[in-house]
Amino acid sequence: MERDSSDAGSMRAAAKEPVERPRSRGEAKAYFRAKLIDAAIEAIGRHGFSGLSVSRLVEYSGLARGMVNLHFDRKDKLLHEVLKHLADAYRASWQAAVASADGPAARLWALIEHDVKRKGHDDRSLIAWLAFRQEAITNPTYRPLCDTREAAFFATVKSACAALIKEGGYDIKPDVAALGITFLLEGLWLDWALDPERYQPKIGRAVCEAHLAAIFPKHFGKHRQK
Amino acid sequence: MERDSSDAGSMRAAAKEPVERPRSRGEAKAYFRAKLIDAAIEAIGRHGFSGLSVSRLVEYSGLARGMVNLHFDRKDKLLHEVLKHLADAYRASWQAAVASADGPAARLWALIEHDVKRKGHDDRSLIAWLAFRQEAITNPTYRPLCDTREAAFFATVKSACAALIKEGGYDIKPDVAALGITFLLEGLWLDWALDPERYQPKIGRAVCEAHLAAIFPKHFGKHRQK
DNA sequence: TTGCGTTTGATGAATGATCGTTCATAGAAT
DNA sequence: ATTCTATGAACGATCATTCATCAAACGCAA
Repeated sequence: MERDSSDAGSMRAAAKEPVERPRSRGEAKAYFRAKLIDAAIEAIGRHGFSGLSVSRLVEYSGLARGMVNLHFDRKDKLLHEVLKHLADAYRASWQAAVASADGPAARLWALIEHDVKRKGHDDRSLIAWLAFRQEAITNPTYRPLCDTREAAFFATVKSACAALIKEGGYDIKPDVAALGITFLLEGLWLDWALDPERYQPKIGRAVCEAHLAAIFPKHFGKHRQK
Repeated sequence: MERDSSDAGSMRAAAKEPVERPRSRGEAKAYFRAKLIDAAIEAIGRHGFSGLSVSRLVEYSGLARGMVNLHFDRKDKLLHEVLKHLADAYRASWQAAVASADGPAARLWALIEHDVKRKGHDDRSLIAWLAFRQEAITNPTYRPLCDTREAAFFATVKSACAALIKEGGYDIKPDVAALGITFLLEGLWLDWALDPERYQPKIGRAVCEAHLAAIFPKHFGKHRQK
């Protein structure tokens, strides 16, 4: 029933202790909460959602057993905080990527390039994020936080598509175009997660490029203007 | 930590007992194995991978507690059999869909239509399949059986793409085209799983249609010949 | 066929491990 | 001196698995 794991785990906890524990009470609270959230991401990333136990949290965080309940009341609530943390981090990451791009075509490409390269994402976080999204299927309380068509993200893609369609006079509905791009990225993530060794950003990028060039030829075609 | 579930479960087990238990020994074995596999799919589909316990198997199958170990030795081995069952069923299903189509374009569309409509798949099986594929990320023993680029499926898509590219003289590599389609279907599945109420085959089909029309315009374009 | 000893399958109470959670205690910050 | 945080042993629940016990299917003789 159990996965491999090979290394002790406590090693890791000991290894990443560059920041000393704060002395004052207010700061310590945030410090410990962050530490537990990190440990949870690490544990889920390594052993999957079902592999996350309090014992594992203790192992990876190096903290005492009671800390989970002291700072989060229930393990369940910690998990929701973890998901919120992941969602926030992802949103901040892609929004930063989009912010530094001008025009709908550039914004759209920045979004895709961001996902293809997985900028601002460490591997564990990504796998944990996927695990939560899977869990959301049978546990609806996670759904709002990790929907495939997460409001802000999808709205950004859709508005960029709408602008391009208007500019280029393409015969496609913004909804359909945006969903296509979203689904494509979805598959990209999963393909990477299932076999990170095999996955190559170059190929992922080529797939997205081909898709965009096909539906928005004037903006992304091989011999596009500008 | 625990999900809802509302209904008793034992109800279900009692409900679907149209086939009487075989009396002869040889047949009984297959009968019980199938029953446990069904119960496992049901349990995973309802409560996720982490929600599958032997107790739950007993609840959904109506069989005795020892049956899992009697027929599959370990729960772990049962799970691998379940995955094999799901993989076989899916392969048989899409291959049947492809078999009744002539030419690469028709074959490709049959494949997509099959996934869009989710023919031959009950919902529980699909969710269970997704759960296994997620689990494969952290438990590599599941990987060969549920790879996104599962050999036979991907090869079929790729060869169809290659034929279309040759026919139409499209400027895209078969690999890239096939991956794009695969990723698209991936996203489709997840979108459905996360919110079956919201998902509409019509929209899923439209997204795929738009993609195909964009990359293979001569075969799938709005005003295509034939 | 019928009856009977043997073999095999099915059962579920019992087991030890691990789960998430509690709480009395110790210690540090205020 | 007081207040609050951190600790980890202990708890009951549940986990997967075992195995003694029972029952039914089987092979064979009559």
